[in-house]
Amino acid sequence: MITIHDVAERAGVSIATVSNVINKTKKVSPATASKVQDALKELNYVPNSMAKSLKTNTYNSIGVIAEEISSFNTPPIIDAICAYFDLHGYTVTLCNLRSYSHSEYDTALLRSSLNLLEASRARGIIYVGANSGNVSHIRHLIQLPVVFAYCTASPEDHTITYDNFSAAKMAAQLLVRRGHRRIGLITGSLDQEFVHQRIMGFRAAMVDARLTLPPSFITAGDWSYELSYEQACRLLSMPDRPTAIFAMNDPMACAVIAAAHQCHLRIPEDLSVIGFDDRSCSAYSYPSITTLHIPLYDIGDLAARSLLRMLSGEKIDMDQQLPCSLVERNSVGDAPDVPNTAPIKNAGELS
Amino acid sequence: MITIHDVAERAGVSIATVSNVINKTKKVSPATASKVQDALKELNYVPNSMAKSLKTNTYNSIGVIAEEISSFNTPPIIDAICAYFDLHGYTVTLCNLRSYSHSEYDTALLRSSLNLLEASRARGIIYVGANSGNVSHIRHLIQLPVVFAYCTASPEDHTITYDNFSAAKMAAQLLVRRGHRRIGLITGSLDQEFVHQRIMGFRAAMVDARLTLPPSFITAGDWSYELSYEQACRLLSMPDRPTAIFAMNDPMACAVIAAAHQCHLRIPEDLSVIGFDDRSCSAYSYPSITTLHIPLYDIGDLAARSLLRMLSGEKIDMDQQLPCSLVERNSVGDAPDVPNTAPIKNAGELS
DNA sequence: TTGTATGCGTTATCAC
DNA sequence: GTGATAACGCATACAA
Repeated sequence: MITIHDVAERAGVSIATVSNVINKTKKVSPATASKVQDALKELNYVPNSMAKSLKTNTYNSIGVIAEEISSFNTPPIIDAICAYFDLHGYTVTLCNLRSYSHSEYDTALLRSSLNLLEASRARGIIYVGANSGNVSHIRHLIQLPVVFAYCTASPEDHTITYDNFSAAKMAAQLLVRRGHRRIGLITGSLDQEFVHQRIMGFRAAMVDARLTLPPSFITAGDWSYELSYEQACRLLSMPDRPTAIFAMNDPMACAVIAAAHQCHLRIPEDLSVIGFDDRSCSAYSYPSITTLHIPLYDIGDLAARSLLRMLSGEKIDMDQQLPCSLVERNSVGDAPDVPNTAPIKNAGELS
Repeated sequence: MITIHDVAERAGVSIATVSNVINKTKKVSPATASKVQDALKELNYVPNSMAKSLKTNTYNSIGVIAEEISSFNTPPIIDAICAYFDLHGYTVTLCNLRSYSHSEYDTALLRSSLNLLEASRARGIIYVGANSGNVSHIRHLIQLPVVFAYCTASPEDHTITYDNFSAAKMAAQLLVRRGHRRIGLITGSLDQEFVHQRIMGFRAAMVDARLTLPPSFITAGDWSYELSYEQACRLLSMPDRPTAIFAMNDPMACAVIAAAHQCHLRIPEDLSVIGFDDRSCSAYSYPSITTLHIPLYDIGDLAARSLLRMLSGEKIDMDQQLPCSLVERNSVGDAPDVPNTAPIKNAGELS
């Protein structure tokens, strides 16, 4: 590799002069400056940023720890992070925890990632969750300044999430506005707190509309297509079946659509369905699914922005929540007049 | 930040001794060793890997340049790359070109990413394409050892791709096996070479089966859902319509399904459809879509493996192609007996 | 077994 | 305006 000494020799000057023309840190006569510039080009010199960091004690990399890069939420967040740090001259080092590959949270992998990041003198870390869950159990392992994106931690941590309550409320309100009075709910795993926030948002809209939510209409899912399919079949075969179903993610909403097909229910004429996440499957489904868009890119952008402000000593809000937005497509329609007389066959048979 | 001097002082030894116990490079008496270990713990010392790299002239980071991290193919590839390099003690620096955000290829962003990588003495680069296309136009910008994943470059470059010809052939063969004789094809953009490879694979299967592919049955798409929908409507309203359609990606296959619904054609009873990519929308569609799985994780893994072997001087194959695999789901059935009498209505109306 | 001293590629301080 | 030279944190050859 070619060093500053090489170009100094080539240009017939000292390394100090070379350094000065590169960094414009002192006045250099035009004549010598151009000699140096020539040598720079000819030798194709690229400064060793590690030596520079070592000398100046200014490190400019940040670490991104992703719980699962293949989760739908992660790429847009990382995208935004990269865009922001590119602009600000930081290098991003990526670590993937691959939490979907392990039955339980792999602390060892996190530890080694953290070690790597500390050894390379990362200024700070953005921890990108994969399921909006709480990660306070691993919080103590992280020494570096950190902001948590798409997950929650302790109250004294910087977290960037989205407003689950309002989003779920919007979903229910849309359904109510379309005349639905019997609305089913297929939730995600109840052991995650944000699921309860969504339930509360949903309930709030129902209360506002003076509607009741029969206990049998709220079914606990586990985010999976398969379980959602079963539950939708159960919901749809009830004597007073719901005329609309809110599923807490898009794959589960797709399962509702499949179940509706099995029950010979048309969407949205006989049954309305609304999803969550705005994943691509919601756009490509037939009919396309009305859903809630999570501002993933904005979450990443705000996380990056917040980390940099933290590092420069600014005070920032600990818990920042971004609003979701309703993406209206074709799976929600007006409530049918006599919904419970719709034909129900084969409910329970998987396609 | 705490340095080796701090721990040496704390332990009452020299920095050489500290270095020796850390790296086990020389024998150290148990007594002093434990003193050092204690100091290490107490001070929470973590070595500065930059200083180490500088001294030993051994750099251990590799760069990943992604054309578009939000493209469906990229996360699994990066996942594999991270997994492999984690294991081998390399740090991965991520750069995202965000090519979907720019009307044309942003050379400036690539240049600056390359500069950053060279400055930080990355050993090599994995370039992750976003659309299997050819990237030889930017090849000359890259000085570092590089392997191209999910894209093609020049013959003298290391590329890891997948076998388009065989994959398309498998798709057609499945359809043929199910008795289809009139098979429609909705292609991707014809300006990409691999699309032609797929067409050739498709044709090869047709020829093997002594079937002809009427020119009107092959329609040039642009990968988009919208155009595919229109083309599927056109295909399905032909007097002797195809009984099966092969769309070159899953979103386009979803569009075919939507068009079939509009034409009151049942899938797979009246029409079979097969997609490509095995994206999540194919699994969540109703009916779920038979498609071709691209071994993305394996592509990333092989790319990482190949780069490391390159760096250690081994000779590796320049162009490595991995096979795709058929994922059979519910959108392909036996050819209908009298397909061209199926009712066709509203063809052309977008849902 | 342990310590001293040198240099990796920079920047920065200080003479000249 | 320019050039020696020290120092950043570390590994290591060599001296003790």
